[in-house]
Amino acid sequence: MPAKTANRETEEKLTRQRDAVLQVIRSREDHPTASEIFAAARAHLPTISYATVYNSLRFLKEAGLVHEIKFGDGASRYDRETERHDHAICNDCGKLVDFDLPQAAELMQAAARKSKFKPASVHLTLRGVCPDCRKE
Amino acid sequence: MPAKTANRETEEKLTRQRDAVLQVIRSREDHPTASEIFAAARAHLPTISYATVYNSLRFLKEAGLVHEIKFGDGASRYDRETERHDHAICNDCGKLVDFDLPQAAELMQAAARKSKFKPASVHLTLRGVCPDCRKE
DNA sequence: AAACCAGTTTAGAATTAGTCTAAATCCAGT
DNA sequence: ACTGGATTTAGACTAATTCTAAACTGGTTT
Repeated sequence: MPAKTANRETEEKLTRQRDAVLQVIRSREDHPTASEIFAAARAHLPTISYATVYNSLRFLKEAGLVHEIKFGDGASRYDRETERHDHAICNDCGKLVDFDLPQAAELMQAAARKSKFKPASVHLTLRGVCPDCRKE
Repeated sequence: MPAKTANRETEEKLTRQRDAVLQVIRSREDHPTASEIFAAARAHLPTISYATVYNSLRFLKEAGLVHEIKFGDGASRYDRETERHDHAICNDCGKLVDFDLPQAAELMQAAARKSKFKPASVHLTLRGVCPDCRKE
Protein backbone atom coordinates (compact mmCIF):
# COMPACT_ATOMS: atom_id res chain seq x y z
CA MET A 1 0.00 0.00 0.00
CA PRO A 2 1.52 3.36 -1.02
CA ALA A 3 1.80 6.10 1.58
CA LYS A 4 -1.24 8.34 1.64
CA THR A 5 -0.65 11.60 -0.21
CA ALA A 6 -1.62 14.96 1.14
CA ASN A 7 -4.50 16.81 -0.52
CA ARG A 8 -3.95 20.19 -2.15
CA GLU A 9 -4.66 22.35 0.86
CA THR A 10 -2.62 20.21 3.21
CA GLU A 11 0.25 20.13 0.78
CA GLU A 12 0.38 23.90 0.62
CA LYS A 13 0.68 24.04 4.39
CA LEU A 14 3.33 21.37 4.57
CA THR A 15 6.17 23.53 5.79
CA ARG A 16 9.74 22.32 6.00
CA GLN A 17 9.30 21.46 9.67
CA ARG A 18 6.04 19.57 9.18
CA ASP A 19 7.51 17.70 6.28
CA ALA A 20 10.59 16.77 8.27
CA VAL A 21 8.39 15.32 11.01
CA LEU A 22 6.34 13.40 8.45
CA GLN A 23 9.45 11.98 6.80
CA VAL A 24 10.81 10.80 10.15
CA ILE A 25 7.61 8.89 10.84
CA ARG A 26 7.42 7.45 7.34
CA SER A 27 11.02 6.33 7.43
CA ARG A 28 10.53 4.15 10.46
CA GLU A 29 9.11 0.70 10.91
CA ASP A 30 8.49 1.25 14.57
CA HIS A 31 6.31 3.72 16.47
CA PRO A 32 8.45 6.60 17.70
CA THR A 33 7.54 8.93 20.53
CA ALA A 34 7.50 12.71 20.13
CA SER A 35 10.89 12.92 21.75
CA GLU A 36 12.40 10.35 19.38
CA ILE A 37 10.88 12.23 16.46
CA PHE A 38 12.32 15.47 17.82
CA ALA A 39 15.81 13.96 17.98
CA ALA A 40 15.58 12.54 14.45
CA ALA A 41 14.12 15.75 12.99
CA ARG A 42 16.95 17.77 14.53
CA ALA A 43 19.42 15.78 12.46
CA HIS A 44 17.89 17.33 9.33
CA LEU A 45 16.68 20.63 10.69
CA PRO A 46 18.96 21.57 13.59
CA THR A 47 16.87 24.49 14.82
CA ILE A 48 13.51 22.73 15.04
CA SER A 49 11.99 23.03 18.48
CA TYR A 50 10.08 20.62 20.64
CA ALA A 51 6.94 22.73 20.42
CA THR A 52 7.09 22.63 16.64
CA VAL A 53 7.28 18.86 16.69
CA TYR A 54 4.12 18.77 18.77
CA ASN A 55 2.43 21.35 16.57
CA SER A 56 3.42 19.41 13.47
CA LEU A 57 2.17 16.15 14.92
CA ARG A 58 -1.19 17.73 15.63
CA PHE A 59 -1.35 19.13 12.13
CA LEU A 60 -0.41 15.84 10.48
CA LYS A 61 -2.85 13.94 12.63
CA GLU A 62 -5.68 16.28 11.69
CA ALA A 63 -4.73 16.00 8.04
CA GLY A 64 -4.93 12.22 8.38
CA LEU A 65 -1.30 11.66 7.42
CA VAL A 66 -0.21 10.03 10.66
CA HIS A 67 -1.94 8.16 13.44
CA GLU A 68 -1.46 8.67 17.17
CA ILE A 69 -1.34 5.68 19.49
CA LYS A 70 -1.81 6.25 23.17
CA PHE A 71 -1.27 3.50 25.65
CA GLY A 72 -1.13 4.27 29.28
CA ASP A 73 2.56 3.67 29.48
CA GLY A 74 4.22 7.03 29.10
CA ALA A 75 4.37 8.96 25.86
CA SER A 76 2.13 8.81 22.79
CA ARG A 77 3.56 6.98 19.82
CA TYR A 78 3.08 7.88 16.19
CA ASP A 79 2.30 5.50 13.37
CA ARG A 80 2.63 5.98 9.62
CA GLU A 81 -0.23 3.52 9.13
CA THR A 82 -3.41 5.56 9.02
CA GLU A 83 -5.91 2.84 8.14
CA ARG A 84 -7.86 1.25 10.97
CA HIS A 85 -5.85 -1.46 12.66
CA ASP A 86 -5.13 -3.18 15.94
CA HIS A 87 -2.09 -3.48 18.18
CA ALA A 88 -0.16 -6.14 20.02
CA ILE A 89 2.12 -5.19 22.90
CA CYS A 90 4.83 -7.41 24.30
CA ASN A 91 4.66 -7.77 28.06
CA ASP A 92 8.38 -8.52 28.21
CA CYS A 93 10.10 -5.98 25.94
CA GLY A 94 7.29 -3.50 25.27
CA LYS A 95 7.40 -3.94 21.49
CA LEU A 96 4.34 -2.60 19.70
CA VAL A 97 3.17 -4.32 16.52
CA ASP A 98 0.37 -3.45 14.09
CA PHE A 99 -2.03 -6.01 12.71
CA ASP A 100 -5.54 -5.98 11.36
CA LEU A 101 -8.44 -8.13 12.42
CA PRO A 102 -10.83 -8.39 9.46
CA GLN A 103 -13.81 -9.14 11.69
CA ALA A 104 -13.58 -5.61 13.16
CA ALA A 105 -16.83 -4.44 11.56
CA GLU A 106 -18.87 -7.25 13.15
CA LEU A 107 -17.11 -6.71 16.44
CA MET A 108 -18.06 -3.08 16.41
CA GLN A 109 -21.72 -4.02 15.97
CA ALA A 110 -21.53 -6.56 18.79
CA ALA A 111 -19.86 -4.01 21.07
CA ALA A 112 -22.44 -1.39 20.14
CA ARG A 113 -25.28 -3.75 21.01
CA LYS A 114 -23.77 -4.57 24.40
CA SER A 115 -22.93 -1.02 25.35
CA LYS A 116 -25.89 0.74 23.67
CA PHE A 117 -23.46 3.24 22.14
CA LYS A 118 -23.77 4.49 18.60
CA PRO A 119 -20.54 3.02 17.23
CA ALA A 120 -17.84 5.07 15.55
CA SER A 121 -14.74 2.88 15.76
CA VAL A 122 -13.30 -0.16 17.53
CA HIS A 123 -9.78 -0.93 18.51
CA LEU A 124 -8.42 -4.15 19.87
CA THR A 125 -5.29 -4.56 21.98
CA LEU A 126 -3.56 -7.86 22.47
CA ARG A 127 -1.08 -8.27 25.29
CA GLY A 128 1.29 -11.19 25.26
CA VAL A 129 4.81 -12.17 24.37
CA CYS A 130 6.34 -11.28 21.01
CA PRO A 131 8.09 -13.88 18.81
CA ASP A 132 11.56 -12.58 19.74
CA CYS A 133 10.98 -12.73 23.48
CA ARG A 134 9.34 -16.12 23.17
CA LYS A 135 12.57 -17.63 21.84
CA GLU A 136 14.56 -16.76 24.93
CA MET B 1 -21.34 -10.79 41.59
CA PRO B 2 -20.00 -10.13 45.10
CA ALA B 3 -16.91 -7.98 45.46
CA LYS B 4 -13.74 -10.01 45.41
CA THR B 5 -12.39 -10.58 48.91
CA ALA B 6 -8.77 -10.14 49.85
CA ASN B 7 -6.73 -13.24 50.65
CA ARG B 8 -5.17 -13.71 54.08
CA GLU B 9 -1.85 -12.08 53.35
CA THR B 10 -3.39 -9.12 51.56
CA GLU B 11 -5.91 -8.65 54.31
CA GLU B 12 -3.18 -8.38 56.92
CA LYS B 13 -1.53 -5.64 54.93
CA LEU B 14 -4.75 -3.74 54.34
CA THR B 15 -3.95 -0.67 56.38
CA ARG B 16 -6.49 2.02 57.18
CA GLN B 17 -5.28 4.08 54.25
CA ARG B 18 -5.39 1.23 51.74
CA ASP B 19 -8.81 0.22 52.94
CA ALA B 20 -10.10 3.77 52.63
CA VAL B 21 -8.93 3.89 49.02
CA LEU B 22 -10.53 0.52 48.30
CA GLN B 23 -13.83 1.60 49.84
CA VAL B 24 -13.88 4.76 47.74
CA ILE B 25 -13.48 2.75 44.55
CA ARG B 26 -16.04 0.15 45.61
CA SER B 27 -18.57 2.77 46.53
CA ARG B 28 -18.65 4.28 43.07
CA GLU B 29 -20.37 3.29 39.89
CA ASP B 30 -18.01 5.36 37.79
CA HIS B 31 -14.28 5.22 37.23
CA PRO B 32 -12.59 7.82 39.39
CA THR B 33 -9.12 9.24 38.82
CA ALA B 34 -6.42 9.24 41.49
CA SER B 35 -7.20 12.83 42.31
CA GLU B 36 -10.92 12.12 42.75
CA ILE B 37 -10.04 9.18 44.96
CA PHE B 38 -7.68 11.37 46.96
CA ALA B 39 -10.43 13.94 47.56
CA ALA B 40 -12.94 11.29 48.62
CA ALA B 41 -10.46 9.46 50.86
CA ARG B 42 -9.59 12.72 52.62
CA ALA B 43 -13.18 13.00 53.73
CA HIS B 44 -12.66 9.88 55.86
CA LEU B 45 -8.98 10.14 56.62
CA PRO B 46 -8.07 13.83 56.60
CA THR B 47 -4.30 13.33 56.76
CA ILE B 48 -3.95 10.89 53.90
CA SER B 49 -1.48 12.11 51.32
CA TYR B 50 -1.41 11.99 47.57
CA ALA B 51 1.57 9.67 47.57
CA THR B 52 -0.26 7.23 49.81
CA VAL B 53 -3.19 7.15 47.45
CA TYR B 54 -0.81 6.22 44.64
CA ASN B 55 0.97 3.67 46.81
CA SER B 56 -2.35 2.17 47.85
CA LEU B 57 -3.58 2.01 44.29
CA ARG B 58 -0.45 0.13 43.28
CA PHE B 59 -0.87 -2.25 46.20
CA LEU B 60 -4.54 -2.90 45.46
CA LYS B 61 -3.83 -3.38 41.78
CA GLU B 62 -1.13 -5.95 42.52
CA ALA B 63 -3.44 -7.71 44.94
CA GLY B 64 -6.04 -7.90 42.18
CA LEU B 65 -8.63 -5.91 44.11
CA VAL B 66 -8.94 -3.04 41.67
CA HIS B 67 -8.28 -2.56 37.99
CA GLU B 68 -6.48 0.35 36.35
CA ILE B 69 -7.75 1.77 33.07
CA LYS B 70 -5.43 3.93 31.07
CA PHE B 71 -6.60 5.80 28.05
CA GLY B 72 -4.41 8.40 26.51
CA ASP B 73 -6.57 11.23 27.74
CA GLY B 74 -5.06 12.44 30.99
CA ALA B 75 -5.21 10.52 34.22
CA SER B 76 -5.61 6.80 34.85
CA ARG B 77 -9.00 5.69 36.06
CA TYR B 78 -9.70 2.95 38.57
CA ASP B 79 -12.36 0.31 38.32
CA ARG B 80 -13.83 -1.94 41.01
CA GLU B 81 -14.54 -4.55 38.34
CA THR B 82 -11.52 -6.83 38.22
CA GLU B 83 -12.78 -9.47 35.81
CA ARG B 84 -11.76 -9.15 32.15
CA HIS B 85 -13.99 -6.72 30.31
CA ASP B 86 -14.14 -4.10 27.58
CA HIS B 87 -14.80 -0.38 27.48
CA ALA B 88 -16.87 2.08 25.51
CA ILE B 89 -15.94 5.75 25.51
CA CYS B 90 -18.28 8.54 24.45
CA ASN B 91 -16.73 10.89 21.92
CA ASP B 92 -19.02 13.69 23.07
CA CYS B 93 -19.01 13.63 26.87
CA GLY B 94 -16.11 11.29 27.62
CA LYS B 95 -18.22 8.83 29.61
CA LEU B 96 -16.56 5.47 30.14
CA VAL B 97 -18.74 2.36 30.33
CA ASP B 98 -17.85 -1.28 31.05
CA PHE B 99 -19.24 -4.16 29.05
CA ASP B 100 -18.14 -7.68 28.24
CA LEU B 101 -17.84 -9.27 24.85
CA PRO B 102 -18.25 -13.03 25.32
CA GLN B 103 -16.35 -13.84 22.14
CA ALA B 104 -13.17 -12.44 23.70
CA ALA B 105 -11.46 -15.83 23.92
CA GLU B 106 -11.82 -16.50 20.18
CA LEU B 107 -10.77 -12.96 19.41
CA MET B 108 -7.63 -13.44 21.41
CA GLN B 109 -6.75 -16.51 19.36
CA ALA B 110 -7.43 -14.68 16.10
CA ALA B 111 -5.29 -11.75 17.21
CA ALA B 112 -2.52 -14.09 18.32
CA ARG B 113 -2.50 -15.81 14.94
CA LYS B 114 -2.28 -12.51 13.08
CA SER B 115 0.41 -10.99 15.28
CA LYS B 116 2.37 -14.15 16.09
CA PHE B 117 2.35 -13.20 19.77
CA LYS B 118 1.80 -15.69 22.54
CA PRO B 119 -1.51 -14.30 23.84
CA ALA B 120 -2.07 -13.26 27.43
CA SER B 121 -5.11 -10.97 27.27
CA VAL B 122 -7.24 -8.93 24.89
CA HIS B 123 -9.05 -5.72 25.42
CA LEU B 124 -11.46 -4.03 23.10
CA THR B 125 -12.32 -0.33 23.04
CA LEU B 126 -15.37 1.05 21.36
CA ARG B 127 -15.59 4.75 20.59
CA GLY B 128 -18.93 6.25 19.76
CA VAL B 129 -21.79 8.21 21.26
CA CYS B 130 -23.41 7.17 24.52
CA PRO B 131 -27.19 6.83 24.89
CA ASP B 132 -27.47 10.12 26.81
CA CYS B 133 -25.60 12.16 24.25
CA ARG B 134 -27.46 10.49 21.43
CA LYS B 135 -30.76 11.87 22.70
CA GLU B 136 -29.66 15.47 22.41
C1' DA C 1 7.41 -0.91 79.77
C1' DA C 2 11.65 0.65 76.91
C1' DA C 3 14.03 -0.53 72.74
C1' DC C 4 13.81 -2.27 68.22
C1' DC C 5 12.69 -3.06 63.40
C1' DA C 6 10.38 -3.59 59.15
C1' DG C 7 6.92 -1.69 56.73
C1' DT C 8 4.05 2.39 55.91
C1' DT C 9 2.86 7.16 55.64
C1' DT C 10 3.82 11.92 55.00
C1' DA C 11 5.07 16.36 52.65
C1' DG C 12 7.30 18.14 49.35
C1' DA C 13 10.77 17.89 45.65
C1' DA C 14 11.61 15.85 41.20
C1' DT C 15 10.39 13.98 36.76
C1' DT C 16 7.94 13.47 32.44
C1' DA C 17 4.87 14.54 28.73
C1' DG C 18 2.71 17.92 26.71
C1' DT C 19 0.70 22.81 26.23
C1' DC C 20 0.96 27.78 26.35
C1' DT C 21 2.90 32.36 25.52
C1' DA C 22 4.99 36.08 23.44
C1' DA C 23 8.42 37.55 20.54
C1' DA C 24 10.85 36.58 16.19
C1' DT C 25 10.53 34.85 11.50
C1' DC C 26 8.59 33.53 7.11
C1' DC C 27 6.21 34.11 3.02
C1' DA C 28 2.43 35.40 -0.26
C1' DG C 29 0.27 39.35 -2.14
C1' DT C 30 0.63 44.34 -2.87
C1' DA D 1 10.45 46.91 0.01
C1' DC D 2 5.91 46.53 3.04
C1' DT D 3 2.18 44.42 5.35
C1' DG D 4 -0.47 40.76 7.63
C1' DG D 5 -1.50 36.20 8.77
C1' DA D 6 0.45 31.86 9.74
C1' DT D 7 4.34 29.46 11.68
C1' DT D 8 8.34 28.75 14.53
C1' DT D 9 11.12 29.35 18.50
C1' DA D 10 12.68 29.11 23.44
C1' DG D 11 11.37 28.85 27.55
C1' DA D 12 7.78 29.08 31.14
C1' DC D 13 4.01 26.47 32.73
C1' DT D 14 0.77 22.53 34.00
C1' DA D 15 -0.83 18.02 35.22
C1' DA D 16 -0.01 13.31 36.45
C1' DT D 17 2.85 10.47 38.71
C1' DT D 18 7.10 8.94 41.12
C1' DC D 19 10.81 9.62 44.29
C1' DT D 20 13.03 10.84 48.67
C1' DA D 21 13.99 11.18 53.26
C1' DA D 22 12.20 11.84 57.60
C1' DA D 23 8.50 10.63 60.85
C1' DC D 24 5.29 7.24 62.45
C1' DT D 25 3.08 2.48 63.31
C1' DG D 26 2.40 -1.83 65.43
C1' DG D 27 4.11 -5.99 66.54
C1' DT D 28 8.28 -8.46 68.75
C1' DT D 29 12.17 -8.83 71.96
C1' DT D 30 14.39 -7.79 76.21
